[in-house]
Amino acid sequence: MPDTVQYANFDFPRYSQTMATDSSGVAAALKALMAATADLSKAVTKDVGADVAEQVASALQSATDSMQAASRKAGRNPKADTRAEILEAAAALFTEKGFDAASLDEIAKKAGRTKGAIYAHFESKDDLMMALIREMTDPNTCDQQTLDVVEAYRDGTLAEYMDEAVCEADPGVLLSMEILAYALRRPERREEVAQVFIRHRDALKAVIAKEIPGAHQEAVLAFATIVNMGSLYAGLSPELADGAAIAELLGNAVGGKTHH
Amino acid sequence: MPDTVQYANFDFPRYSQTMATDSSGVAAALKALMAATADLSKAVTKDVGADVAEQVASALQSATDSMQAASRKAGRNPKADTRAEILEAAAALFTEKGFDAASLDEIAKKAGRTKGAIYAHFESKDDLMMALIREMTDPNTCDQQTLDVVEAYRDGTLAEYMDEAVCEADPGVLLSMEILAYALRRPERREEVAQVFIRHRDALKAVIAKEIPGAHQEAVLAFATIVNMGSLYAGLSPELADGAAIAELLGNAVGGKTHH
DNA sequence: GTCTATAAGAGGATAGAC
DNA sequence: GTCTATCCTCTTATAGAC
Repeated sequence: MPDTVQYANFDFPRYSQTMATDSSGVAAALKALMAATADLSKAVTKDVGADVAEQVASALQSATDSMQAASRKAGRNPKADTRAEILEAAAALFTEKGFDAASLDEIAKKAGRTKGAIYAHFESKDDLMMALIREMTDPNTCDQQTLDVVEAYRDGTLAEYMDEAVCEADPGVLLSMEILAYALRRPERREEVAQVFIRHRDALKAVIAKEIPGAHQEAVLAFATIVNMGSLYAGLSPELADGAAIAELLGNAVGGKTHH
Repeated sequence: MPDTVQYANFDFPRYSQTMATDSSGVAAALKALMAATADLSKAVTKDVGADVAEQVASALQSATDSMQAASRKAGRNPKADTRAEILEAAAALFTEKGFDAASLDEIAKKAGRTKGAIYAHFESKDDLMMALIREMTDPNTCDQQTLDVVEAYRDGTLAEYMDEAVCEADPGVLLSMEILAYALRRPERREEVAQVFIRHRDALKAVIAKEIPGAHQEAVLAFATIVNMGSLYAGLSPELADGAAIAELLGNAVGGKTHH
């Protein structure tokens, strides 16, 4: 398959493939159109007069603008990729260095962007943090982790699981602590952050009810407190908390039937 | 009692009372001597020739210097008061805003000093933090808190105690979390900080063994994790953890005889 | 939407007077 | 030992080109 296509007198790069396989739909098509515009401009400038080039460029720009408007109307978010990558980088750096010590330059760099891109998507550093907290719902991050813990408990392999998971301090737990501290120090944020924590708590509660029949009334709280704090202590020193100790403690606190 | 004393032709402010009642001994005397020197200098300048004043000042300066040397030789720390006040202010601000967000200017101001005073006692901000961690042993702060918790548990009043203690997020717990995060993010500090935590853990363990006969093997870990994390959750929202929930959970985890 | 450049200010640390 | 003044770097945020 040729990677260009003839149109009028110009060779057009073929973007249709990119468009077809790209998952973000309109946004990706928009991006492709803008790239095509740039390439076309170059070709025009080389082969014809500047006045013609200007007309063509202007027409394509209009097309781009209306596409953008249509995209927004359709409720799509053409910045989804960049936004997601920034959030991911922010999560990593807030975990690694803490909210205050992580700079926006570092975050942008890790996301393969610059600070300007961050401010195109978020109003401020605090807004970035709050967006991160709100979208913590992603089952690929925190939630999957806690599911694993519940399963390990049910299967009687929690001790091994913890020893393996927290040889280095569990990143998810550290981020969760960072968020907790962030909210506790900003009374005006507490309510909103609390709702996110409550939502997570209730999801975990449902899993426990399903996976651990006969679990104690406060089993959720036991998981949240013992596993989280235990991970941090274990990260500081195995002498302070090891997998066996955490598993034994959790066993007393949670009760219910396990499979070992 | 007059507040000045005649010596030669000058009126000397009477510092002996200050010296006698001041608890830091040599250091206070030294301070008083320096103040006296300053006052004497003024008087001298006013009443006699500048050359005489210079001689007197020089002599007193020598006296001050040798006193200072003697003080150091005796193993005294003349900066004890300032140092303690700086540490106290640092603890408060590290709790309130976090290590990174708390500035040395703020800390100095809260301690009634300036940044220069901090650098006279600590090499860097990190050195200040480490000193704070090492000297966390003070029974008036963290330790007293955990003792109270154990007693409340033993007396069956933990639920009420927690509800009262964590209406605002427990400052001691937040500081402890800040220190934990600080150490986890600085691998080279982990070992030393871990030793401090272990020391505290063992002290608490002894108290539990004494106060709660028949407590479970991992009772210490239960107190450390459930009460600490529970306090933070409770500080975020009572819906997330309240005194009754924490007390009930701790009861299952710890076991042993209580008095209610 | 993203980049570069820059403004504006804060923070840790040091120097020197007293 | 403490203070004042200063240095230098880093940081958040904005402006303007593309």
